[in-house]
Amino acid sequence: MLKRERHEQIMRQINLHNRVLTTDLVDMLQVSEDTIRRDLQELSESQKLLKVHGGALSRSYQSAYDDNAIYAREAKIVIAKKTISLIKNGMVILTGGGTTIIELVKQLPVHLKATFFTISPFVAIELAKYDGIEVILIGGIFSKNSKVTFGGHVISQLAGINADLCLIGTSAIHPEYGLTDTDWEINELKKAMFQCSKHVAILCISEKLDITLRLKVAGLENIHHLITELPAEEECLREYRSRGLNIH
Amino acid sequence: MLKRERHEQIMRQINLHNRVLTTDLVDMLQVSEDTIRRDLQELSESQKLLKVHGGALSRSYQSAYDDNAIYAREAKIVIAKKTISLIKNGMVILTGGGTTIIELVKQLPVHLKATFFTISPFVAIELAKYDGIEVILIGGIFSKNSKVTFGGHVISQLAGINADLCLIGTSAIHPEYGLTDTDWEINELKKAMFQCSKHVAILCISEKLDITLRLKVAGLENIHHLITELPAEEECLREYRSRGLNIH
DNA sequence: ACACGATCTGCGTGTTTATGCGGGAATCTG
DNA sequence: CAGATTCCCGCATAAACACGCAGATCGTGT
Repeated sequence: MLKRERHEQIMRQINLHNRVLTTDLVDMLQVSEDTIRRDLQELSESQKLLKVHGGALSRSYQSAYDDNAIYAREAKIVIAKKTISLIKNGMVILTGGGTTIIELVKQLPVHLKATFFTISPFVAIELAKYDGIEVILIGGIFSKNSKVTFGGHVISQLAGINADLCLIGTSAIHPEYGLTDTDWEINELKKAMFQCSKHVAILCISEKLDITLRLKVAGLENIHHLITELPAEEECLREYRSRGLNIH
Repeated sequence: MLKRERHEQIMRQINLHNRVLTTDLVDMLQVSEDTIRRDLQELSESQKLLKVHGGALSRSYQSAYDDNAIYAREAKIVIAKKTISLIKNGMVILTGGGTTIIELVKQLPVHLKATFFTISPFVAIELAKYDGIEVILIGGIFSKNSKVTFGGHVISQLAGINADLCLIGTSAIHPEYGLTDTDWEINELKKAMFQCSKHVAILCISEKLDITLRLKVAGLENIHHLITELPAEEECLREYRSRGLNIH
């Protein structure tokens, strides 16, 4: 068994189960523990997976609880500040939910006059602190997981909206496969949000770049702006720029 | 189960319910109490959650309302407990907003199966912590004062709802003049809510009894239950009972 | 063909980490 | 204040890990 083959096998397991145990790999690939350990070491160094005591985890799947981590918050504030340059007085803006969007709302200029449509109660509550902003909460079934409203009712209401800009956080983006996620209902929702907006901006911390999940939301051709905490000229964003996105 | 996985599971629970019990985690993750305790210890040290006796709490959203700042909280808890006797499995319930209703939601039985329509994002967020409850948030313009959705869009959606019970807090109630309030838009909203519900229950702390404000919402004949923190036989409730309300 | 270096692999050894258990302290609840 | 629960501390153990070394393999240049 060649090293490259092992690496592929390991990554296949990671993509399939989001986790893998060192001992299982020893058994599966018929090599010594040390070899597996060295493999995981290398894959970890090249950011392909997350090495932990006892095995390894998918890098995309760790997202859930990084939200409160300080470094991620810092990154999100940077993203928020960049995003503000897209927002002008008088705009009609449609937003999703998530901590990145919340952080954006907290950074908005105090005297902004705009209309915000949102599917997230948390975002609505935060937006309501600004006098100049009209907040419209789109109603529907409230998702216990994503903490946003969803379902057919939301989608049919979206059809009646014509927004200048759609701001949305994301779980995974990839130059080739575009936006992907894990929840079918939420995906349909995002598609509908994209359709009723003139421009779409994706807010995305860098660790979610170059990752794919199971379900496709939209190709990059439907997205106009990509906003990360990295400098726009960063190498790992090159692929995205060459596909026509505005990188901030 | 890898340590890191456990940490993610724990954080998922925290993000979902804002709280978690050590014993539940022991049961859920199938490890010893000490291990859970050590996990919580670590997550607490890295500021991911707030460790407390018996479990842990979310660090970020310790409820949008500050528990201790709620006026007459004890009274509202009494009201909540009385109200629960009106709620049965399978019901469709429509609620307004306000701290009294929030307190009610917090006291609901864990295994209740019901459908709740609400115009308050805060109430929706609180309701979402119950697995057995389906939460539907009615969308519309978000009022910066009352923290509920309102406007024509809300009223037209209410017309399509047929609820078993409408639960609503109040600013003022009087034996003769009925329910009164100060905000015309919110009044229209409450009228619409009453119309689409078979029964209406008013949750009301005693100091708001026998008071009138400028605008009339509804006469007592439209109300079926009056719930206060006082014993039902209290003298000052006699007038209300004689007008046909169920006093709790 | 052969020597050489680079890479890969497995083994032995000692270290670190993770976990469960017991007993006593601290805290909660009625 | 008394009983129950929860917490904390030290210890024991097994698993996982890091490191150095040596043998195997392979490609390359002479």
